Amino acid sequence: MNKESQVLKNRIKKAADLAELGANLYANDFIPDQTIAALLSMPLPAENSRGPEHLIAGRIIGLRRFGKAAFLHLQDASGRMQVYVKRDEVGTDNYDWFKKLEVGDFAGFRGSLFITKTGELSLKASWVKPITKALRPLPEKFHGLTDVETRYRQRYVDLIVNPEVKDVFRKRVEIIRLIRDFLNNRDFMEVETPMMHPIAGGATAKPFKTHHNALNMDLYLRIAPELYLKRLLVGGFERVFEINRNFRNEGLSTRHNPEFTMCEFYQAYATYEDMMNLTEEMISWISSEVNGSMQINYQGTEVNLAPPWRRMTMAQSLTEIGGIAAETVADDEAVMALAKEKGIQLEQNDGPGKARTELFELLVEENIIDPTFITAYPTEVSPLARRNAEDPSITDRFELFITGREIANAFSELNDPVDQCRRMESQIANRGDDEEIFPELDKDFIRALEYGMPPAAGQGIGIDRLVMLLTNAASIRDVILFPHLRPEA
RNA sequence: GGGCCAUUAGCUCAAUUGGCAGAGCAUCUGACUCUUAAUCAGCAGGUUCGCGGUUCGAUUCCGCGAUGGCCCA
Repeated sequence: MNKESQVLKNRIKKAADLAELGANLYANDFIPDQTIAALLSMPLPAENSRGPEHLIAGRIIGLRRFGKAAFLHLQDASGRMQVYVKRDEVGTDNYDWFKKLEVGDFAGFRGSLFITKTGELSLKASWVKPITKALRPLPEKFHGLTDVETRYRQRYVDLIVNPEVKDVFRKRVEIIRLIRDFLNNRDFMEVETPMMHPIAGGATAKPFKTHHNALNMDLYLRIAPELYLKRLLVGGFERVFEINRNFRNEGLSTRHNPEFTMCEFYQAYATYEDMMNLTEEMISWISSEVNGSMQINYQGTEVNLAPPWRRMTMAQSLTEIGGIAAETVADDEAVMALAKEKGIQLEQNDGPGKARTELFELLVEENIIDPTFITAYPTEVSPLARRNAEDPSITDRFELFITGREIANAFSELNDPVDQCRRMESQIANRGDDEEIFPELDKDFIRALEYGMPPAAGQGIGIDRLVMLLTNAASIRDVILFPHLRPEA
């Protein structure tokens, strides 16, 4: 065991002292009858009269002692308030207990409301009860905990001392609840599909592999729920959605965590155009609900989420935002040549559709600030999307970009089993050296389509990125309670 | 995967050209019955991320490694 710091030793000593005085260091028989927030909103007793007594419990987060009296701040889930503890009010024996309490400990207080000379609504304690001893000290009160690594690794400490962190995660929960409400109100049914897949499908990404011992078979953590949700369309559910984790075995960055939360929803007899309308309605409404406005500031940039949102084809965006001549964009050979000129590495089987998409990511994506639907994605990069009726080289698909980032991806679903099978086989053939991507053809999915899937549109929204946008978070780690980190050194 | 930056007391940070490793807060001892970064007096607290190297001497310079941050792919 490591040599304990002096601070820890002192706290352990205090705990022993407190136990010797007869206090239970880990009591669970104190039941508060008020939250701090509720108590703070109660009417004050009349001047010079003592109001009713209340019981509150929480963590001591600040303490100022004056010998035979002390002020402290107590924090519970609802907020924080000041408590005044005076020896003459609580009695000598109880005050001896109190003298052993310190910042970080949980304690319960009985007392009545009063206002201090400096005007702060506080509780005047008539009784103090130690509830849980904290053996480790809290970070320093003025600067708090700012070390980013410690904040992520010890999120529990971050949450104790940085109240704004709690607000971000409360807002995250609220955003997810609003998405549920929005979809439930439109007759979508929330379902749960497998997180462990025999074949990793529904997206182009490296999966995590795991193993089932009893069945002696490898399984993949899912990279997308898409193929299972479409099976449900085949089964006759016409509006389904799922909010849950996807796992991708790729790099980490301020915008990528190996596990991330995705909301996917599918609607029969709808097209990608219906999805655009639904999306702008949903996201602008959520912003109004959680931020009180459709005008938000993201990292110093004003963003207007009020519908209608700009819509343009990928080809248009390459010209209007990317500055590439329309004739070049339209010409397959010219666009391939331009991609090479820009240093884009195209694989042997990559065609002009891939080149346009890469050029889009290079020249256009980061320049889209206000919400914009980019439509008409090349069929080449859209293996699950329905071909456009007039131009089979593009699909009825869009991606939504806000502040230079992809927020959503949606399309009219391909429901022709023959075309679907051919396109999946083509993806497998063109996967290059990486056999982990598109490991094999999902024959059961093709079989499902052969039973007939109604025409439908589907969409995926990256919840973490949406929460980043709506909480003004610079890093995805600021909106994930326990972001993935390497093992502690 | 590549580049840059960071890592020093529980927390937040200093340390001159390579020359005794410091401060504030927290802790500890004492005083203090309306403070809120309480105040006052005093004490204590270090594997300077790790392993090597250069040097009379390394927190400082060099190499390798670890973790994190930012940027790029």
